[in-house]
Amino acid sequence: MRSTPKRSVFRHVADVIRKAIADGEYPRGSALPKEDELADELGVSRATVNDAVRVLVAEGLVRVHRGVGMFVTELPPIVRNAAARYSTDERERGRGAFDVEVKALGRTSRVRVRIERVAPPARVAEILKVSPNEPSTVARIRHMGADDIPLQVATSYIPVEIAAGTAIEQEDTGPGGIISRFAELGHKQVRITESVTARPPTAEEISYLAMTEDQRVFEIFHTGWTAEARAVEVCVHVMPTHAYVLDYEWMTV
Amino acid sequence: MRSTPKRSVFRHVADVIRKAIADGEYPRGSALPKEDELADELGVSRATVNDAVRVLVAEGLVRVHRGVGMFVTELPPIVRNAAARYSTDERERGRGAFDVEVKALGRTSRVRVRIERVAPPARVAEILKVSPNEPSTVARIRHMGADDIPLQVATSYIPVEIAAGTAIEQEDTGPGGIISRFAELGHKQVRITESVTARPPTAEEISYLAMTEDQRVFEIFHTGWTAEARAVEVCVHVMPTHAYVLDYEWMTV
DNA sequence: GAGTGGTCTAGACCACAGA
DNA sequence: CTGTGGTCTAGACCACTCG
Repeated sequence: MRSTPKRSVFRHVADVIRKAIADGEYPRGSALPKEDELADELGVSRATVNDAVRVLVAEGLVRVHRGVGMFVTELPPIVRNAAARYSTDERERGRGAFDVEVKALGRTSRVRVRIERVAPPARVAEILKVSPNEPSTVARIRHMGADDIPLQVATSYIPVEIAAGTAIEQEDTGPGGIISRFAELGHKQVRITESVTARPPTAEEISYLAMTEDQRVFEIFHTGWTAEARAVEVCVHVMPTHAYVLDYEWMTV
Repeated sequence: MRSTPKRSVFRHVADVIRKAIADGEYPRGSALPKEDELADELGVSRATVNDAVRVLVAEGLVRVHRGVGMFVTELPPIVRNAAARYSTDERERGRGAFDVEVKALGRTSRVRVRIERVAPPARVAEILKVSPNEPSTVARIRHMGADDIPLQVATSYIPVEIAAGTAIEQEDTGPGGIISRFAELGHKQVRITESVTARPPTAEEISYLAMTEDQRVFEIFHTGWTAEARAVEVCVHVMPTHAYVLDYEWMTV
């Protein structure tokens, strides 16, 4: 094949399918031909088609229902605006930031909240200056999605000392959300830091977020600081990289 | 094998090698055994070992020199602090932010700068409000690395109208860097926005950054805004996800 | 040319979903 | 039970590096 200069066959097959999707031949949500058919059409073995599909799945462009078929991913990326999420202004307009982001895609947000008292991960314990060996934090574990598509798991850790008996321990944190509660409790968050990495998902995340091992998640390590430079909340956000664009904004000093 | 509940063999092999690396059996920079040897030792086919290695390479944990061997990646991730990079404070201390970040790893930074007048990409043209069809911008293309390890390609686009004949068109932009030149020219950047995605590298990036198709890059779309809300600089940063941690910081409003 | 990794095929078997 | 994708093997061939 003169048209494949140095590119391996399976990557070429991936290119062909990717282009067909981009050209609208297979619209969002539609099924791709079976592996056997693609193998025949393209004159390669099924194993090679499988390799090609693995590439597309890793990119988040294709989703596979084992035993059923292969489908084009239905959802475009969500834009997460970090600064706006925490601005007092936006928050007071009503629902949460995630809800707004999902609505922007014409979908309905689904959020499931679980609250526990837990021993925090070592890194969290260190930042919050609490014990990693006792249930020294309240964890708010949120599973978020658009309709039936899981999109994010976010776990907030708050020192029990601060959260005990307050609305922070309730599912519904009330108007203005958790940030407003912190302010009322004398722990107004004035400075935010976030640390972003891209890494393979854990087994748990693969299951919750309907991912494969070849895909990647953003892990956002979010910390809220008071004027006294005390860390009062750490939130770990995990979401598929292919489902998100992360926006940041700040003023220069 | 009772020890592999549902996990496929090649992922299990990847786990074994990953653990051996984590345990220090193969230190940073050292060679792994040949695929044949690993296949023999573990009682699997070479193709399966190859699949496993592909997983580790995608994670950035292993690097392959074709025809030579497989090696453990030598460099831990670099921390890029977005806010500090652009704070007047830090910049005036001397060398650039990248230099500081690389020194933190005990390495020497290498930067190669190329300056051209180019027609900007459509998205850049739109933000800067210049023509995408003429050489309406000065492009500062920087290839950065630590010693001989390539780490980042950053391309700044500045409207010719602003940059023409100034130090911005020079390789060495002088004390305080390009940001100081903008200020002197009456285009002080007071607000920064960054948009982060993780995506497969382009063919060019694979070559420049010594990557494989299965790895991912962060693409940071950086824009500098003046007090008059005019975008005066767009910089596109591209770096391997496994080589970077992205830090952000801002004050709540 | 020898050695190493990268890919491909054919065929086989397994896992999972749905009729 | 059938059909779909996921993986594995053995063997083959190719590409790249180094001596």
